[in-house]
Amino acid sequence: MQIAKKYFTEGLIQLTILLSLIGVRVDIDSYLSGYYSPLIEINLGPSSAYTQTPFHNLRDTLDGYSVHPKCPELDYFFASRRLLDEVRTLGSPRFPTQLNAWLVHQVSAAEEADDGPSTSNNSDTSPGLESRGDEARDDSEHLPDSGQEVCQTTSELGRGPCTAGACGFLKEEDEAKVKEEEEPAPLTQLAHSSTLEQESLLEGITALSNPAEHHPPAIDIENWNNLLSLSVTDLEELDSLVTERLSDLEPDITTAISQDVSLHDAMVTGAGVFGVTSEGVGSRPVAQQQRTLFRLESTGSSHSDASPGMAVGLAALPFASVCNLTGNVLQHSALGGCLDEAVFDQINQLGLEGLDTMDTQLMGCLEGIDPQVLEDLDSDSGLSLESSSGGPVSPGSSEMSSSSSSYCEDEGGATGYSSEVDSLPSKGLVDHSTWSHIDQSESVWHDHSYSSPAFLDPPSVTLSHKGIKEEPLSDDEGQQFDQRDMSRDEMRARAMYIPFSVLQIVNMPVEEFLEVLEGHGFSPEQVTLLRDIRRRGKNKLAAQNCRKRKLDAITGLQEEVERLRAQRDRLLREKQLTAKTMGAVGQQIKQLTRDVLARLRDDSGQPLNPERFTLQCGANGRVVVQPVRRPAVSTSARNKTDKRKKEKKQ
DNA sequence: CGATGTTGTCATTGC
DNA sequence: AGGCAATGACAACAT
Repeated sequence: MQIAKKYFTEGLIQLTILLSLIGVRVDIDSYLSGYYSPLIEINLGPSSAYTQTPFHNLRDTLDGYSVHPKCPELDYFFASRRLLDEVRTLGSPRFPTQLNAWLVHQVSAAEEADDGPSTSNNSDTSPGLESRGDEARDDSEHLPDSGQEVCQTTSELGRGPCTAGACGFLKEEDEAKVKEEEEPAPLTQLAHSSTLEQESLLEGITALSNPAEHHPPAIDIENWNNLLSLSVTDLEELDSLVTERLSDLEPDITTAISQDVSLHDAMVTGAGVFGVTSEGVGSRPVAQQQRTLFRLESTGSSHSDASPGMAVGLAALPFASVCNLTGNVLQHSALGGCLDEAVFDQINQLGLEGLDTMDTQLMGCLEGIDPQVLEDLDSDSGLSLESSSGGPVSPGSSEMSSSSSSYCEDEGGATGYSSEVDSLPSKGLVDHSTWSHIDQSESVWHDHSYSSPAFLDPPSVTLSHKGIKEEPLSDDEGQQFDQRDMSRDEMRARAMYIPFSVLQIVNMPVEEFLEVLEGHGFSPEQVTLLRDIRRRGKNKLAAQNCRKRKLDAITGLQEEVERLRAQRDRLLREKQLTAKTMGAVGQQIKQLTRDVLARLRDDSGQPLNPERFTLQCGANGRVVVQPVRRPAVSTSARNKTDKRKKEKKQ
């Protein structure tokens, strides 16, 4: 299944390239960055699962070694960067900045929040690209100042169908600033990535005729602005900066850009309307409610101050754009069934944070995907039961809303139960009554599992490995697969009426866990089960980390073997070359000696016999003729040795 | 149907 | 002393 995932990611990248060729901008980069953002947290998290990961990441990134086959996400990441870099190096004029693309994202997201998944509207009759382009044109026409002028401008800027110049720059600037503020101490690779983005930003500003490099969709920027509380003033400064840059350019271009700026501003103001992000206005009450609920139970001392919204938004928002794309395109392509785990992680985030508005959108994105394929996608998930594959239907992920944002299962080991989980005041620990109320009466968190009636009934335990896998399905399907897809511990917990998910049990700090054990009036059997679940969950992660480390070690050793083998071959070649050189030099010396001796005469006037004389070069540089020492000594020695051998035989 | 790979789990050890 | 990570070993299941 990792192959399928890889195909999907590669395919997504290729799709991005194709879309870029026709002028549609897809921000797979930010998507991947959002997906791999846990890399940043790896260094920060106290969990050993995190501390395990950096070494092979650094090795892979710094030494240029091949990516570990068991770490496909790294492969994806670097492959994506490589491919995107290749695309970007092809030349900017062919990839004009796409106002329409991100505008579609924005509009579709907002509309879908109200009207349901619009991405599937056109998918029946046209591929995603065409439908996307149509939407883009339609959207641009709806806007007051965009439209024909913009298209006319873009025809001059590049071959893209309908482009505008500056909006991408603005967004890129925003993203760069956001990344700077957001990632104070990223890993090397990500830092490099961020640097690349900033460099490209500068390039984009200074070269307007080259406007179409990598531009994250505005949806990311807008939401990141929300997430990071980036002031509108900053955006205005950016706008003014771009406007200055544009002042030297052609009037029509400037016009188009000014229109983009206005659109951008409009989007800035409309971000609150969009409001599905964690820091957004719309979701704020939800987050506060979650926090309140959390504090009802937890002392919260161990929870960090990390903003849940940030983590959620970073993961969710890139997905929104990607989902919009994949939702349309993948329905008609072989890639359609190969959604990455990260997609479902982000689905989970969306379902948590902006469920009211994003639910239908996400479902629309997933409608065209074969559930079987989705199942396959998760089938190789080591933590499929609670984490990565949990997706919107995962009880654990739903309740531990923050886990998915930071969770990257293949990322350097089993990081599913991340420290982020503990640090985020999601629904990590809720009160007994509150929990059941929320999960059963409200489907706010897309908790298909716990919201299903099956939860109250002790499930008929069918302990199969298949049952530990969870698929992102619709509500109905999710309920159908609910019991079957639960892990054994999950089912045990349900059977014992344990009001906590496995994720919660595993990830809660030990202090809180002890408080839970003591403060909920659990029976001894329940306490034992809770401890077992916690132990098994942690051990499961430990085993996954252990195996990953083992594989990394094997890979490292194999690479070392290859390196040493290459070194040995190189040294052997050098040795052979040296021997050849020495032989040639010896022959030259012999010939030179013969020539010299042939010109010399002995006392009787006869030429010196090269067999009997030789030339010796002294330390002082003088060359003297010496008689050749007969191998009498050697022969005598040989005789001696022969005698010794004979004596030994005797 | 056996080989191989994957994953979860248990037991143990050491920190 | 208890928690937990690490890891070998085993079993169940998937491929």
